[in-house]
Amino acid sequence: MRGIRQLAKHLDISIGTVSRALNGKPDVNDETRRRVLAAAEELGYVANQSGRSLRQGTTNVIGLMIESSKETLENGDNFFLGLTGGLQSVFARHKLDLVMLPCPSEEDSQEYLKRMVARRVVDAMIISATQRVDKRIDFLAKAKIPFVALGRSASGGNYTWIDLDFEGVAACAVERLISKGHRRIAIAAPSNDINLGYIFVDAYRQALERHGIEYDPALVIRVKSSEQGGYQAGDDLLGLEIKPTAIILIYELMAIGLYRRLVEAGIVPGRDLAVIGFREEPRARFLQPTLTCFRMSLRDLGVKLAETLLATMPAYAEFYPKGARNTIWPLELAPGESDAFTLNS
Amino acid sequence: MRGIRQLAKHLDISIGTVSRALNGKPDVNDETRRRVLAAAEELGYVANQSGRSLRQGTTNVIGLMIESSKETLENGDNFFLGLTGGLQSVFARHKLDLVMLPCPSEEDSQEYLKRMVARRVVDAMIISATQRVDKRIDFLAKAKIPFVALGRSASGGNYTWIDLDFEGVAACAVERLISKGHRRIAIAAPSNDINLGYIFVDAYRQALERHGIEYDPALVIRVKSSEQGGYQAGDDLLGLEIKPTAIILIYELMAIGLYRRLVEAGIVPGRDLAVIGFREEPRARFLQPTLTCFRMSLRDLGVKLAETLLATMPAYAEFYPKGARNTIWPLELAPGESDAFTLNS
DNA sequence: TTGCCACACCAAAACGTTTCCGGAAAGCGC
DNA sequence: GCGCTTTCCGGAAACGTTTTGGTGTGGCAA
Repeated sequence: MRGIRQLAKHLDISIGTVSRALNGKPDVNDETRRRVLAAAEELGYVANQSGRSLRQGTTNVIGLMIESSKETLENGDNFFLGLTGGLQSVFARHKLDLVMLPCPSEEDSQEYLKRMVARRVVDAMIISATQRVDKRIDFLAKAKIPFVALGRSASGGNYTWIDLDFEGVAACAVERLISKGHRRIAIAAPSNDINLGYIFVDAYRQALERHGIEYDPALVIRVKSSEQGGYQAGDDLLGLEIKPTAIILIYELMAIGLYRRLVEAGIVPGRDLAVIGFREEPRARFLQPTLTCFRMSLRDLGVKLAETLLATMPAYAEFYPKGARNTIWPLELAPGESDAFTLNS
Repeated sequence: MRGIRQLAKHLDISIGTVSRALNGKPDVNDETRRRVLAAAEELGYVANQSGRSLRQGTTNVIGLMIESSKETLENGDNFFLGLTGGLQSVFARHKLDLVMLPCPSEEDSQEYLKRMVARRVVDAMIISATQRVDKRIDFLAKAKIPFVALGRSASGGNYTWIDLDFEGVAACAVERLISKGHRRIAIAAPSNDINLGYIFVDAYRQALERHGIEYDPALVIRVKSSEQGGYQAGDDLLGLEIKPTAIILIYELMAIGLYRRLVEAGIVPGRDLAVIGFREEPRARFLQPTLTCFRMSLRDLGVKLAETLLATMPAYAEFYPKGARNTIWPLELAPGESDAFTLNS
């Protein structure tokens, strides 16, 4: 099938009418519409996206930008794939398609984004791994491209974002440990400039201070958010003069390396040191003792992301009443054995 | 910047000349070209992709189709992300962009593919997880869309594919085990219709028979390609009347579950049962004892995939001399402790 | 009858780009 | 000076679609 023109000729109808029939526009007789739809189905006609995009100035494609940093690659990450299910279930209702745009690790992420946007390959963007100061946000705002950020920047300013409830998680973890008698609680945070690290440590600090425990910077261990990072964290922890009795990990992946380092040192997690991880990671499920951690549904988060994004787009706003611009996404505590160690005795 | 027209007007040059200047076509004075490039840079002009695609009939986008099956999601998988690095490094040379197209698990993969292709959103496709009989291949061939399949179908027929060297891996694993005295070697293969399962088991069978060991179907354990599948495989293995002394796993992920089941049964991997895994998986790196397995560079595989694909596209064929249509990708043995168990004593 | 309106459709313009074709200007050999 | 080629550029068509404005038909009320 060569195009709408052929289809129109085949039906002996003008192309305008065919177009309106296919797109569910008014001003077309029911019988005519039926015929058009039937013929399109039969001949396997599907509208050429380029032509449509050119005319409408819209591509009907939403981009999910992915950082394929070395760290992400090493770790492997089902995070984005987990999101796609929820995203697509919402987008499908509006005949929108999702594409994942992996930013090459060699290319500057802002340059990449700029290229994708300037080429008009997507109508809107979802960005993630928000930096403390993230130039992508200014760029998208200035270019008037609808977007939602997964993760807030330091300013937290005037744009749409969804972020995980780091405050809640940190508070919950800290209080749980305190209730077991721990006073000297370490935290393993990421060493790069991603903002969630700062938020998490801040929340940890506040939770401590609420319970009258002095914040000790020495207990904040900055390492890579990876298995290796966890091992390194174990190393750093063992090097401390006064050893902590508990540790909170900002990425569960760290638990794998941490466990290994602990075992090497003859320390049994859960018995000699309480460990709490942050985000449930399939890869951490096998750990012995099982890791106490915080869970969430990636699919549900995807749905929320999609709905939030569409709410910012004029064409779809009617379906998604404008709620709050920013959402804090809750997580659920999943108790395990790794924080069984208690000092109350 | 509104379009090439504005740019042309600003330079007081015709749009045709501007277009030629930007695209590196001849028939443009060096000085003029310089001015155009400078102005484009200054005004931030980037060609609208829709207009270009419409005119050229080409999108300059390559799609990497991803199955986001429940299994993939549960497992988490950095496989595709690992591929993107290599793919993009090649595509970038030709100003091609890569998009990952995650097929919603609710949608039939062929329907999804058909939609993406009919819409002309990509010029070419990379498909993966090839089924034994894969309708996508016929469809793409008939639609004359350049594509390369990662994984061959049962027919192995008349299309371009790249596949891992299952024969080599299976033979190497079997021989390694035989040389340690094992005669009763089990294999854990996937239970779905993905073709690599069949290829792998066939190769395993042939390797056995080459060494005069009778093939016993009871030793082929079909389970899900996941951690749970590995646990199940352990279960099945323990239920066998005559226990095998070694097992080959088609996915390393299985090793996690298998180890757990073995430990539960008081069996120590590597001491009481030899275990060899197939594809190196970051998540399996922490296992104790370390897993003997086969490695490959995902990045290199991505490069090969990209080059193979471009070789099939007339517009790029000149850069990539037409080699063999099909490639068997080698893997490297990475010895670990899990197959230390030997019967030679 | 006349006027009005709703309905269903057609013709044409527009979206932004690339590419084909023709032609002006300049250079060159004779 | 003449014919030829080369160099460079402008004009216009074309890609496939949506959308706007216009048109003819028939029904209905005045």
